Parts: sequence; C-alpha cells; structure tokens
Amino acid sequence: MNQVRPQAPLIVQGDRTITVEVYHPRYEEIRDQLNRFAELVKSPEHLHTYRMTPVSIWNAAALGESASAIREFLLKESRYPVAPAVLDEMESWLGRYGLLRLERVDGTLQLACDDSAVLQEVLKFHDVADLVGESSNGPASVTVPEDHRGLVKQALIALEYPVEDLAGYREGAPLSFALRTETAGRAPFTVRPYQADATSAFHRDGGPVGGNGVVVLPCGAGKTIVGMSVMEKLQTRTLILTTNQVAVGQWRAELLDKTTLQPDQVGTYTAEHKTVCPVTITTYQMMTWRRSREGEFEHMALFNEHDWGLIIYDEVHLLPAPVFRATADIQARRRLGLTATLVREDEKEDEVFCLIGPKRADIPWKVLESQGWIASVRCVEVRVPFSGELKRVYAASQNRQRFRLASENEAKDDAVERLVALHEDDQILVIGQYLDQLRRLRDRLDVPMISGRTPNEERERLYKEFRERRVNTLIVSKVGNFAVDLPDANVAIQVSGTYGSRQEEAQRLGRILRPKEDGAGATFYTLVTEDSREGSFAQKRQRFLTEQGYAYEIRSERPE
DNA sequence: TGAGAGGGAA
DNA sequence: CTAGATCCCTCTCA
Repeated sequence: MNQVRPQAPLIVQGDRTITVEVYHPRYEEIRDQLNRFAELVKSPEHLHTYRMTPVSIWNAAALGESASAIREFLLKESRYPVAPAVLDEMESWLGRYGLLRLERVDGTLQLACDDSAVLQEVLKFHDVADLVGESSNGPASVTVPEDHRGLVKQALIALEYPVEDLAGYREGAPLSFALRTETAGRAPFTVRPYQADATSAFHRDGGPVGGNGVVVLPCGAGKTIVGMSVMEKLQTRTLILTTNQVAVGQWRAELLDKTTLQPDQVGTYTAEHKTVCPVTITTYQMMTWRRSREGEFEHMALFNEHDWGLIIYDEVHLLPAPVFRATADIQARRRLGLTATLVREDEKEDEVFCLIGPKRADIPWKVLESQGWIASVRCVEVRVPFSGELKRVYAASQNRQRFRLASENEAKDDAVERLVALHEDDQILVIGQYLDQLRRLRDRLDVPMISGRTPNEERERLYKEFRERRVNTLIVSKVGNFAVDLPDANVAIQVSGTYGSRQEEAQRLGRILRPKEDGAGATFYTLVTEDSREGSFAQKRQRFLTEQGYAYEIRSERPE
C-alpha cells in the first residue's frame, strides 16, 4: 500500500481534509461515500475538498458507520499513502461515540463507561464532576440527577465525548389517532417509502437507541409527513415548533387533512390565539419572547406543562440559543428535528447533535431525483461583467460596500431580461436580496413583486394568478426564504443573496423541485458579477448543493 | 372586539 | 459584513 496510484480519486491530507477530483470516472460514487462521514468545505471547479470533523464522524457513527469501513475506504481510494495519524484520529473520534452512555439502572439515571479509566478521566473536569453524583456500581458509573441529563451531555461534548443516551423517555399523555387511509373526495395520500424509512430510522423499534434525533430531507420531500408518521407511531401528545405563522397554519392544515385528528385536537399557540390542545403548534419566536433583555421567557413553560410525549423541531437548523437551553431540560421527552440543510453558519452543530440527537436519516437529493420524487434541476451560474462605470466605482470602494455594488450590478438586469424572454413558456421566480434592485427589475420587466411589505391578501392574490399561469414571472424578496406557501415554479433566477448562506441557496433551489407533470426538468440560474467579491460568496453558497451532487454550469454573459 | 401601526428582539 | 423579514407585545381607534 505504499506506492503512489495516479488513477486513485482521493488525496488524504494531514489536516484531515480529503480532496477529490470532480472529473474522476467514479466521482459520484466516491462523493456519496465521502458524504457519509465528511463535510464539503471547498468546491472550486475541478477539485473538491472535504473535511472530517468530530461531528461529521459522530453522525456517521450514529448511522452505523464503522471506523474500519472508513479506514479501508480511505486506504483503498487514496492516491498517496495516508498519514497514520489521520486514520488514528478518525478512529479515536468514532470510538468515542457511545463510549460514555447515559442509562437507567433500577430507575436511577447513570453515566456509565465500560472503561472506568475514561470515566475517571472526564470526571477530572469540574464542568462534568459538578453535575454528577456519586459512583454507584464501582468506578465504572456515576449517578446523574434527572435535571442534569442535558447539561451533562453538553459538558461532555465540549470535551469531545458524545454521550449515547439510552436512558429512555417519559411516555407522555396518550393520544390516539390514525393516518388517513380513505381518499374519498380528497387527493390520495400514502407515506412514501423513504418517509417510512426515515420514520423507522428515528423510531428504532421503540428501543432506547431511537426516539430522538434529526431527519434530513430535501426541500419538498415531505418533512411534515415524516413528522406525522412519527406522531402516529407514538400516539402521544405532541408539541410542534416551527419558524413562522404560515408554517404553523400549514402544519395544522396538513394534520387535519392527513390524519384522523379533529379540529379541536390541534391547536395553535401564537400571538393571535393561544389554544393548547393535545397537538399544539407554535413558533420559535413565541418560545423566545421576553419583556426585556433580562426578563423571563414567558411562554417557555409550554414545554413542560402538558405532558408532551414528543416535541418536533421543524427547520431544526434554525433553533435559537434559548430553545437549546430549554431543550437541555427536557431530555426525557422524545425529540424529532426536521431539516433540509443541517448546516449552521454559527458552530452549533454539536449542540444540535447532543440536545436534539444524532442524525438518524439523511436522504441525498440526487436519490430522490432519480426516483422521480423531486424534479431534476440544471444549475447555471451566469457571470455578468460590471456595467459601464461600475467597475471604477467598485475599485474605489470600501470592501464592505463592494459586495452590495457587485450584487446590484445593473448589467444583471439585461441578463434577467434575456433569461425571462428565453423562458416565456415557463413559470419563473426572480429572487433577490435588495429591494432597490428588485424594484428596478419590476419596473423594467413590468411584472409583480412581493416583499415583506406586501400585505397578505395581495400576496395570496398574486400567488393565485401565478398558479393559474395568468402571470408567468414573479419577483420575490427575502420573503421567498420564509414563505412556505410560495407557489411552485420551474425556473428560478437568483439575482442576489445573503453573503455565503448555504441554506438560502438550498431553499431557493427548493422552490423549483416539485416534479413537473411532463417529467421535464427545472432550471436554476444564479447571477454573479465577474471579478468581484460576489464570486467567492457564491462559491460558499453553492457548497451544500455541490455536496448533494449539483454541478453549476458556468456561462459568461458578454455585452452585445 | 378587532384591525392596524409602532417598537424591540434576534 | 448588511439589509430584510418576521415575530411578539402594546397602544390606539373605531
């Protein structure tokens, strides 16, 4: 294994990064393997760089990946000999998952380890020692007070010891209902195979290993169905947290449509009405509201008051810090996190990992595409030159103004106009970040625009016209990032966006993922000013989708 | 009683 | 890094 193999796809480096050549004949297979235990960190055109991190390795461990399988894969596919230190470190991270366990012995919560030396080692840290009680069964375990269950896990993950929590759950008050089977007068509904798989991956036969964790599903793949299907399995009172009121309404409508739950069993707890029912839906902002900066979180008590047997965290990647704290206190309740992009630009992935739970299922976008559940999308990065004088203004500007100047580059308007003309038979969303830019486009294209200021009624009217194809182009501001009710389209043109947000890119692509009746694909354009700061931000944004196998074609718009 | 504006938060 | 969207509450007005 010591010789160099020029045909091999991987270069494994000493800093735990792994580069892969995009043009390697087995690139796709290799990429899928890498995604199981590493995270894409850089994706220039030809060479993609992945990195193994503690969290990426622990998530792999939770999904059943073994150190020897990863080791063999790296050795087999590497072009050059792999530094043993890299493999050893990976192995030691992976070996730490489940080394420490929380379990229940005779009703008492205990932190246990087969290797008593490890337990004694972590107990040397005050952050841990202060949270636990005495040794119970000799040196291999200590008792843990019930209300320290989450805090212990947080303290240990900070030491890079992810605890496997096998201590079980409170069952919660029962609630019996079923998923709808009859279709009389309504659209047929069945749980799709991958949704059922995700449900059982979360549930794990009701054993102590399952019952908490995160399910990652592409946009438009039916996260609510997974949520309902988990609820149906557990038959217990459920609290659902989501991002905004439209989403609150949609969860309720979906539950009423697709389960036997009755209207008086599904309540919404929002500014408008605070109705607590056996199934209650609320927003993260409701949970984090307080009168003053130092005041109490006045609605947080909802977490504990109603004997919930399940808490669902919709868009779990957006979980705000105070909700983390509350979640640390409710480790005895089952917790399901749902998301399309389990990436945070703040480094709180490990908190999600230890407080909500590990990743239980992660369905690659390309797999759903090949099965026809989501549309295939062609991604095109359109590079636009600076318009007229702009290049000089840009050069003379401060770094922090440059991004905006490049984003609002007027030459993009011409490009948008050409693209809209090219797609005259399609349903097009033009999505951007700056209102000035969007208004300019609205006036030029003479099409409607929706921003945060657009009243709800008008939004609905425009959505309707768009759905009925009386309007084929809609300009949307950042509302497009949040509006779950935005109609489907088959072309999206992104004219500007938030710095390097991977989530935003994925969300926007999600807008055109619904499969088309004729099986046709969709197109996603992203407009980038050439030779500007926007280019590097665009690359960052694209990273998540690149990880999922989307390749951006690059096209240069030359002035005529 | 309900709609709508305004302020503060993250 | 900024601009933008959203949420909550409270107050006012009919």
